[in-house]
Amino acid sequence: MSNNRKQQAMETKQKLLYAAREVFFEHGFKKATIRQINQKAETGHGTAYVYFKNKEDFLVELMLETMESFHNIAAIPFRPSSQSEAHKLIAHQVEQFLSLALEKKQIMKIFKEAIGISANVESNWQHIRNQFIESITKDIVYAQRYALAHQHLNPSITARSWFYMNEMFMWELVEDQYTDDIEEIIEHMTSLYMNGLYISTSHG
Amino acid sequence: MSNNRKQQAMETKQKLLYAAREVFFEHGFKKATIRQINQKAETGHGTAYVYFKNKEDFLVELMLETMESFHNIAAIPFRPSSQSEAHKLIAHQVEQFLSLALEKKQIMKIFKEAIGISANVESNWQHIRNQFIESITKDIVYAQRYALAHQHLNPSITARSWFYMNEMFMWELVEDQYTDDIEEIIEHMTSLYMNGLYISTSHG
DNA sequence: TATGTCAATGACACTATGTCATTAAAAACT
DNA sequence: AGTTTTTAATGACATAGTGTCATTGACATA
Repeated sequence: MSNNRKQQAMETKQKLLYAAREVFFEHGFKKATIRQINQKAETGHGTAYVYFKNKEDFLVELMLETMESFHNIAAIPFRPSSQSEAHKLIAHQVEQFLSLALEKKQIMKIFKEAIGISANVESNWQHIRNQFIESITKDIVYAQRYALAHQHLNPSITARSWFYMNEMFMWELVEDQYTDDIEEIIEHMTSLYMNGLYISTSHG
Repeated sequence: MSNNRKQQAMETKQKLLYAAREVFFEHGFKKATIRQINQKAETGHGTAYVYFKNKEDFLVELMLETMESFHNIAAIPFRPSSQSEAHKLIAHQVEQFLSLALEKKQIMKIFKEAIGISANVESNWQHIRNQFIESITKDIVYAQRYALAHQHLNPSITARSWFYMNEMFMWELVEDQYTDDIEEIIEHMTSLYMNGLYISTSHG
């Protein structure tokens, strides 16, 4: 049986992946080198190239699981029958989104760094982005159909506005840029999204 | 007089800067090399290093003027005395912001690419970001004082939400990602920011 | 025991960066 | 005018990383 052979190969690959993870966490994506990964995995220089095309390839593999989780959050159903229910559902989705990012903070930090460096990684994130935007667009159409939301707003543009603000706060949290309470951010964003900043007098 | 000497040096530096610009536009920031810049400028390999520390340094210099323009837009005064005036001022600032980015589209594209690659360039952009956020925060405090805006919203969080959505649309435009009309984006964002997506019933 | 397979390897070719001693031409000095 | 000083410009060199591929050797199979 060649089962042992394949088992061995799998183990080497895992050893490399684990080493890559460590090297990325230690030095960041940019400074990490294939040399360092091979060194930490105690494999020869050529070995990394047997299993991975390049540095990006390591990260893409390391991100798979997290990507899947984001995808699941994008797919959370949205069928509110009232404003307050809508508010709860929206706040809940934001909470899931930000919590996931915080939970996977380390790898998200690396991911963010890599988005700017690797076109491959960037397109992976763009994919997640699109899933959220499409899903939010549908939610808005739903809210408009049931007269919960203003009809005059373009769902796609509105969805993008909303997602972008979420995304940027998410990166803020990942990078520890501000020290606001997450709950406060969630409530503020949701409230702004639903009611706006200005006191309503009449609509045009 | 050493004026000729300095004149000569200045010319060489300008020649290099111009060459860098061309190389960046042609190959993008990441793929561009110092070699290519020297080649295009018809200077020896060491010459680039006389005037610039590294590749980043070229871009930072090329961005100075654009940074200044962003700074000016961040500083646009905001003293509305009514909701509709606020709307106009806000829409105008957005329009200036997006128009500037479009006008400097080529260099903004390079800049965006470099933000992900160079810590130096990233901190430059973070600086612009902070200027906008601080300025918007003040605007919100002003609107709240004059009872135009809801008191319960945290100005800093709200300012960040608003700026982030602007920033992301700006990058969309720079990267030609969507084909919406700019006017439509401006109107939608401003409207969303001021009135929210949901039809107001009562506020809590 | 012999043979084929394939995981693993490291030398090699290539490309890029950044440094520095050297060059040569202009500026300053006598 | 001749000598010295300054300095802009240079390219060889040291260093470091990437990716390839012919080779190796241990294991599986006949």
